[in-house]
Amino acid sequence: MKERKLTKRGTKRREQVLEVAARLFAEQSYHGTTVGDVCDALGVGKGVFYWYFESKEALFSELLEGSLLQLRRSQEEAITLARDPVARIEQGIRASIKFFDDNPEVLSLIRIAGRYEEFQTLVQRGQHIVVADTAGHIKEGMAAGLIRPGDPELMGHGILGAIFHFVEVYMDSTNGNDRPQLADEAVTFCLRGLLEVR
Amino acid sequence: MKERKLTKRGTKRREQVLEVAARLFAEQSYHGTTVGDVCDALGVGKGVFYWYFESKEALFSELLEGSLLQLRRSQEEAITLARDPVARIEQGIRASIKFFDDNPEVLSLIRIAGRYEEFQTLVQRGQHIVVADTAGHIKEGMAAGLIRPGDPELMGHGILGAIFHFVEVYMDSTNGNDRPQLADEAVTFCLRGLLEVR
Amino acid sequence: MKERKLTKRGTKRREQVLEVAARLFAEQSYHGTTVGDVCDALGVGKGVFYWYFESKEALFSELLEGSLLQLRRSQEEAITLARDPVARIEQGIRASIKFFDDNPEVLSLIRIAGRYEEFQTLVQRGQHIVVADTAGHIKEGMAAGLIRPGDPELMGHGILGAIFHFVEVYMDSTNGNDRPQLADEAVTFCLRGLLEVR
Amino acid sequence: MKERKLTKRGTKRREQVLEVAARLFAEQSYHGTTVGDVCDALGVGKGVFYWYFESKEALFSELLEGSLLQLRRSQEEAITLARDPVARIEQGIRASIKFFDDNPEVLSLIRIAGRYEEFQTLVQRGQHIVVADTAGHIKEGMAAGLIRPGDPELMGHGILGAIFHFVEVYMDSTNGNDRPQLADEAVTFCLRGLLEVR
DNA sequence: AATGAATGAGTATTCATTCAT
DNA sequence: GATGAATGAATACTCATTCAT
Repeated sequence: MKERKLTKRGTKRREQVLEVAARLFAEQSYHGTTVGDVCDALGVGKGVFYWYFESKEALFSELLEGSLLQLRRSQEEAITLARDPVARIEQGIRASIKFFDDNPEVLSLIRIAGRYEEFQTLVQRGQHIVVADTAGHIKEGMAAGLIRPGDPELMGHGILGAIFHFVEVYMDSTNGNDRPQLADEAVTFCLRGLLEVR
Repeated sequence: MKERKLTKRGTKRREQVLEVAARLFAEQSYHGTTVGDVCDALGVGKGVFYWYFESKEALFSELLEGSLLQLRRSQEEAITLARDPVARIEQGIRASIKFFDDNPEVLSLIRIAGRYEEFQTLVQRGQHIVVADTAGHIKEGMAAGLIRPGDPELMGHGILGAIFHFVEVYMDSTNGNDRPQLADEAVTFCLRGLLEVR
Repeated sequence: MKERKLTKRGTKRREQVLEVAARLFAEQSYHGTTVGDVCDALGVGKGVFYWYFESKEALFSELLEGSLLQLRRSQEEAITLARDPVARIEQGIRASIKFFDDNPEVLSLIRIAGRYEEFQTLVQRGQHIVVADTAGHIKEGMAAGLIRPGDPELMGHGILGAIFHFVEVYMDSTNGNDRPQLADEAVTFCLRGLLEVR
Repeated sequence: MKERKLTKRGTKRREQVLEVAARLFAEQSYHGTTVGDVCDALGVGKGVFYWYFESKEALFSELLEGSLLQLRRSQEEAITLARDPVARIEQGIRASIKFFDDNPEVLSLIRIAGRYEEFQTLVQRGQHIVVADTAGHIKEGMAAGLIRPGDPELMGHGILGAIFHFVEVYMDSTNGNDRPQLADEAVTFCLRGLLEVR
């Protein structure tokens, strides 16, 4: 597809498509959402879709990349405030949970992407970045004697997995008002595990 | 579907179909695997599939339910040996990791199922059972002063999420020889978190 | 198919198949009834069907021909008693209605057959015989000055059509106790039409 | 199905599909005509069919309902001219025969529909309306002393059945030039029956 | 920019029939 | 005689994508 130069109106349209598509993908999964669904929801013909996007896959990729980027940004922002590596990890966890709470469709998008080979690379790359980040903090923490020895990468994955699962459960079951408690629990679980202080 | 009386040959065929389908689903996802693929892989006509299974969906469900049952069983087995609730949690974690290591396609199956509305109930039910189980041990641990106070359900989910993520990463990247280390790390992460002993 | 020499047991089986098939065809139409349905209803394997019948089509044809033959016979029987041609027509009508009342599935069979090219010849042949028969009586009646002039064939078809429709309506709506009235009405309609005696 | 806004071209296509389908159904029955047949006959892809119709069944229903409506209209038109109830019945009969003569595929459609459970309701409803109409005229005729006493509904069914049968026989066997005679015979049969004036 | 129309390969599923045991 | 297993062509329907206007 040739790069289109979009008018102001065109840019708006493009964003409408992204928005609607994100919602539908989150509600009905990737294969469950047809290009027709997206166009119908917008009340436009199918030509519109292919005017702005090369393919359904390209649209989804763009959506996913954008979401991951946003997530990453909100984590970075939260971290800058804390100097202590453990505090940075904590703030990262809290920021992630808040982000998923504010942008619930992103969670769906990531979950969906994880299932389709076409998008796994994208997700894995995103995960990798987050884990590497976290692992960095963990290493610092180890060096400072704050964090027990272990494989920092694996620990990073543990955090990521726990958060995802926490958030998923929490999004399904609650109506948004016990968010702080969830974040506290997540932080405690990741930092201190299950055991009573010894 | 009419319950079929299967001969020895029939029982064998049925199992072949299950086996091949499990492999293909794991390799190519649910929608990515066609009934035709399964039959071709077995070198039989399409009728064979529908002789033994009511539908593609029914086959997948059966596969999934069987897998979850097996997983559950291996956990239960492992647990009976340990009397202390914390030990039971540890053994459960180790058993799960070993199970996914021995039956890698089960992980794929579960992941796939999580994406399709048709199967989510099944997965959620399975998860629920595991989490409830774990939460029980956690409660006992709390009562015994071994485990810090908190919401046992949430903690259970944290464990499940961490394990899944560990396993997934580990299955993709390693070739099976650092399994023990992974289990150790998982156990430590879940029980003691990241922090240095305080 | 080679002509089979059937044992006593075999003959019985064959008749069971015919019987069950007739019922199912009447209930679910021709295409709506599968060979599998027939076998399942009998609790036998599919081989049985093809042991006794060359094909589904052949079975249906046999069923239909048998039914038409029976119908014809019951008409002939009824007629022998009446000498007057008008009385013969009347008895024929009454016999037909009684026959369909006693063998409701035959009506279905005929209706079904009428829709499928494969069987239309058979039905038409059957109809033709009945109409020709009736037309014969009508001609005699005309010669005797009992019946108004007209095309005997067309009149015969009128009778047949009216009866079929009467019976069909009657089979659907009533529970079998106003049969005599129906026959009376049919006879009157066919013989005297709608008009008041002039 | 989403209501489609059709352009002039689209409206035309839609009608082409209806037309071709009507012809093929009449020639090959419902199950005997595949969606592919219809599309091939038009020289278009299968998508076209599903662009304009929700399903094969929906198309057939639309065809049938339209046909029955037309039939009904032509009957009503014919009737308005005649004031005497017997004349109204006569005109109704003549109009029906003319209609089937002008639109032979309608007869096929009705016959076909009668065989498939999916469409029986539609046909029965149509029949019911016609019979009720006729029964109304019959009742008036009885009140006026023009028609002999009897069950008006049954008489109505007799007329309908006779006409259908007349028409069916006539469509198969003749080449269209003895139409008037057929109508005369039908009218006479229904009004005066077979017997000589007494 | 946008629309409705058209494409056509692909999917799950059915079923009459045949076959090995 | 009878069974369960196997075949495979056929069917309705879907949907990402392209095209004419």
